[in-house]
Amino acid sequence: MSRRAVSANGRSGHGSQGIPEATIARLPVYLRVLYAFAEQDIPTVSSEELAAAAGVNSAKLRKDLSHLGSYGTRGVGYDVEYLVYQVSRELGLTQDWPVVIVGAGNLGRALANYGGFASRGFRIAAVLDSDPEVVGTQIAGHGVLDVEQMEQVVARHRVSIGVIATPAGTAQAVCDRLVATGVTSILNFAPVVLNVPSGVDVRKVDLSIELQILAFHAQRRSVVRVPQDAQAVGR
Amino acid sequence: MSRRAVSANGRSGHGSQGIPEATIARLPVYLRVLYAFAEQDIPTVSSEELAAAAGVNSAKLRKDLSHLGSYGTRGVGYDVEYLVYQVSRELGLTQDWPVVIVGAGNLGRALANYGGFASRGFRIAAVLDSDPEVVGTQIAGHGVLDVEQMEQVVARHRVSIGVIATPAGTAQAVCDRLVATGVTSILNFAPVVLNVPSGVDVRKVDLSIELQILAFHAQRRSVVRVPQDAQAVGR
DNA sequence: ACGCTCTTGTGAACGTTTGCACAAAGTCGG
DNA sequence: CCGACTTTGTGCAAACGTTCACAAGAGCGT
Ligand SMILES: NC(=O)c1ccc[n+]([C@@H]2O[C@H](COP(=O)([O-])OP(=O)(O)OC[C@H]3O[C@@H](n4cnc5c(N)ncnc54)[C@H](O)[C@@H]3O)[C@@H](O)[C@H]2O)c1
Ligand SMILES: NC(=O)c1ccc[n+]([C@@H]2O[C@H](COP(=O)([O-])OP(=O)(O)OC[C@H]3O[C@@H](n4cnc5c(N)ncnc54)[C@H](O)[C@@H]3O)[C@@H](O)[C@H]2O)c1
Repeated sequence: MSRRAVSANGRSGHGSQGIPEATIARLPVYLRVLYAFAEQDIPTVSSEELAAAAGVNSAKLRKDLSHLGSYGTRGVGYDVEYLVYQVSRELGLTQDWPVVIVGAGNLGRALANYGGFASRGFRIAAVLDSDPEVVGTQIAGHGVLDVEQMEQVVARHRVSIGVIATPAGTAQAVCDRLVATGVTSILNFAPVVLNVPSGVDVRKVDLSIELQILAFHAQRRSVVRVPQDAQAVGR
Repeated sequence: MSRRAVSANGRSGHGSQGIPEATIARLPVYLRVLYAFAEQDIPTVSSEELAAAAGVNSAKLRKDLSHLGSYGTRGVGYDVEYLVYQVSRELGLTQDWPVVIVGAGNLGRALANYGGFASRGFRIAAVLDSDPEVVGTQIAGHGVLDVEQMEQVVARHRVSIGVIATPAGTAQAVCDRLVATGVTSILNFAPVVLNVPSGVDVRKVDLSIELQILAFHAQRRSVVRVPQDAQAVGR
């Protein structure tokens, strides 16, 4: 991404333009940890404490937060409540994001039942399926609608985020249809590489890939043969 | 990406050492695409074709594969079957990986029912839960065992991979116990940062984080794209 | 055998991310 | 108001990752 543009920013206004992708991916973790501190009525945290709770290096955390602006107080730390607000705002969580889930199988049902889903501004607008046996059943307080109603649901609720939890074989078709109806952010659980036009954002969650990565490291460990716990390289 | 607590620089003479983490994360994708080619009885693929199917740049793909060795033929491409074998071997998929799933709730059941699970060398050794109501029920051909039997199950099946699908509150305790029984690879679905000793590899899958990243980009798009509406971005 | 075509494998340039180290900026007790 | 102390914010260098671009190698037709 091109940062480095003339920083003719009208002062501290770090626009949401130049935040590194790696930082974005960590902000939700910080946010979660911040909520935990807030629940314990802790008013301020240092970068060291926050970083420890989030499992990252404190310099990295400070640099990450510095991209949002200068919200800390030297000698003191960060105000938890204020930082929660700033991070939320940066991530776009101060608004409501209606989500449509396509595929009400094992995974789709688990997702719909997932409490943490609705907790942070994400609201299930509808759960869709194509199976007549499934359509009409009740899941987590939502009646499963026919996938044929996708266009209406997306339009009526102004859905911009779609979750694909259908079998791999139909995922691309579902994706195309979501895109055609105006959905521009897609979270894909099916084990396929989705093809989308530019301007559409796809993220994938893939259990199988994660397991394979774990297997690689597990194998390496066993092959390399650690005689005793000599290699203390831990991050 | 989650932490990798194993050797930051484990190259000490062994040939195929030092494969970049980013490459490892892509190998499973290549493998999946390769299987798709194999099923169509396509004997060879060029890096260009493979890369397109995997959704990456072809130079990147070639460099990734070059880390495993020189398995292509100039002017021709890669032999699909041979490459499947080489990638599988590199990932450690030529052996069987018994997996224990802890937590037989909505998500745990979906995972246990997931077909693609067993398909690539991963075998569910047991599904564990602590709820007496759940223990004893049948899920995907597995009787749910009491979590108290973790030690026996792990020992008997030589489990080295554990999947945590319990509520966030108990995830750390479950993790500690898994580690104590000798599990060194953990896939965590609970929305918490797990603390593990070095030598243990943790990866996390976090729906909520993925949604928040999507929300960030969606917000950016909508802010950037609407010229007439309020530009309340830079305060 | 030769030249043509195709495609790999990789050196080098470029971009991104990380972590250190420290000045700057704040708090606090006296 | 000062000096001791704490902690942020960031310049910088190194590590890591991506992409370009092309020489070298392989197959094929003649
Ligand atoms: N279950 C898991 O833990 C898990 C893990 C990783 C990945 N996945 C992937 O997630 C996807 C769903 O898994 P699952 O276990 O829920 O499968 P499932 O078969 O239980 O459910 C799939 C559902 O999608 C519906 N469907 C099929 N085609 C459709 C279409 N065109 N439009 C709308 N709905 C349609 C089916 O009727 C069914 O209800 C699969 O691609 C699977 O590989 C699942
Ligand atoms: N369901 C989803 O789609 C989803 C998505 C993302 C993350 N998650 C996370 O995955 C986890 C599980 O979600 P879920 O929807 O399946 O929850 P759930 O409440 O349906 O299931 C949790 C299960 O864990 C069992 N359990 C609790 N403590 C245990 C212990 N100490 N040992 C063994 N088992 C124990 C419970 O008895 C229950 O059966 C949660 O942390 C959730 O935040 C779920």
